[in-house]
Amino acid sequence: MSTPLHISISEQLRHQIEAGEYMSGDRLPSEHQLMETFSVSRITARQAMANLVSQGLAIAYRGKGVFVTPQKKVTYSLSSPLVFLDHDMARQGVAFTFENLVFETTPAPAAVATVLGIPPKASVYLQKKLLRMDGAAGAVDVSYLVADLGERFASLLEQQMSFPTLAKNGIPLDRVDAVVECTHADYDLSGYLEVPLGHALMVYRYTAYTRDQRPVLHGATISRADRFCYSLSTRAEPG
Amino acid sequence: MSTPLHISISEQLRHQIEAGEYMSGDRLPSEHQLMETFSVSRITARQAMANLVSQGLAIAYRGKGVFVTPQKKVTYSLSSPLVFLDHDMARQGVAFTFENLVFETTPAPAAVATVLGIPPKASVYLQKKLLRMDGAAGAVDVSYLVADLGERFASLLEQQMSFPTLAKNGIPLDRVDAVVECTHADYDLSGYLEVPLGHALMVYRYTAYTRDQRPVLHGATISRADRFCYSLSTRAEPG
DNA sequence: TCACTCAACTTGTTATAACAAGTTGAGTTT
DNA sequence: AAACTCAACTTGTTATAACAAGTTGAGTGA
Repeated sequence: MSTPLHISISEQLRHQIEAGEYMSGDRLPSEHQLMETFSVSRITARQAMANLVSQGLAIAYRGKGVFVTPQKKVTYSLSSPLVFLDHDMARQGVAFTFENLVFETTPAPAAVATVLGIPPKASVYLQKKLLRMDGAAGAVDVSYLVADLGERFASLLEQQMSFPTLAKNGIPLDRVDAVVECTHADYDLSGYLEVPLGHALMVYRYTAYTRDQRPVLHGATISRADRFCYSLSTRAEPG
Repeated sequence: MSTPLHISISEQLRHQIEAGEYMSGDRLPSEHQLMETFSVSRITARQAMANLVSQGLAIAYRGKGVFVTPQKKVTYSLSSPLVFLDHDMARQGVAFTFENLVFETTPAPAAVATVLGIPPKASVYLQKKLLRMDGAAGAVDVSYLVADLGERFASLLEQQMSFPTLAKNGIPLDRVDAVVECTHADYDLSGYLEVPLGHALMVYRYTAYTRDQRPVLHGATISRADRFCYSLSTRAEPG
């Protein structure tokens, strides 16, 4: 065998997980049990478990054990017409709440100023939110809002999501340009989102325009890849 | 300090990478150098490097060293009207090729049969492709095509991408329903896509419909998150 | 000059060892 | 019955050690 021992072990466990021998939330064998079962050292047993964790199949809790990751995903629809995140969650029976981490004015970073079409270092509202789905941390949202709208809706924005707040208060959004990408959790994000270092995260970067094509809101929603996905429908041009 | 040594070290290196002290493609200090610089054991130095790898910031090559990951992303537009992947790549100056791994008829798995609206285990064409961007592995595509179209265009499909092949040969696609999600590379995929185990991958699951609303093609494109992202534009409903 | 060998590097795998720190439940004490 | 203690588990951190395997360049030999 040229394949390393820790890979053999983690692959065997992976197959057992995928075959349903270990169900979602079940506890996997402890390091000690693996050491005896496969006659390997603790280093090898640990590495096998680390392989499962890095594949997102399991999560380890100190003092408790390693458990199969529950894979319940919530879908956010990006299709037109524009659907709001909290509405979409409610439609799927998920209790959606958010916690305000930061809400303050700040000089716009260069990239943000460019996108929003304002002078560099002009004042903008910076908001950071922790989004919870059924109480569990699901995503972090960081957004920049142009100063006039931020001031006008400050009190509302601390309690409601940005898109609906604007839409319901006379600032209907016409278009949202977005990029969906994927990244790994760094040390800070792994703390906020309660995931292991390196866990896959989805990033939804958006710029919202009002009907006069003015960019007013620019930000990113960074969500746990094991709890979030995006759906959309693309049509060919008529003809 | 309650933060572990390996985290301190990897965080310091991360900041140096983000500050530009190590540029894209640069070699990071070797394990031996880290051991001396920080007066730690090899285990700790290795774990620090593993942290960087799991965050997608670096990639290790046996015998050579650990190098800062190049972050060049290609954007695939999901906006309507429907744009084809190979066209989109060409527009961004990326040489797009693909390698046929599998092209065969097979009984449709239950989930595929349901989506395609055919009887369970009815024969379908299964195609697996390795997509290359500028020669480097970028994505794996696994798709199921209804039998009649698969038979009709077999020779073409081995050389061209599915969407354009159908569109250019009298089978225009009307709509593509899709879900974008994110996952971790398992052992097999990490081999195909030349990424470390657990590396973030984007998954684009699609179902394509012809103008008579018949589902004909169902599959998934699994791409390297460090080389791929999706863009789209969402409009509010008119009114 | 060219080709080969090989030492000196690199990361990968695996073992043994010790202690730290979080969890849990049995058992004791109040 | 309630609260406390603590042993026995769990994973996390860190050190030392040895060998395997891939890369590279200096130096040797033809």
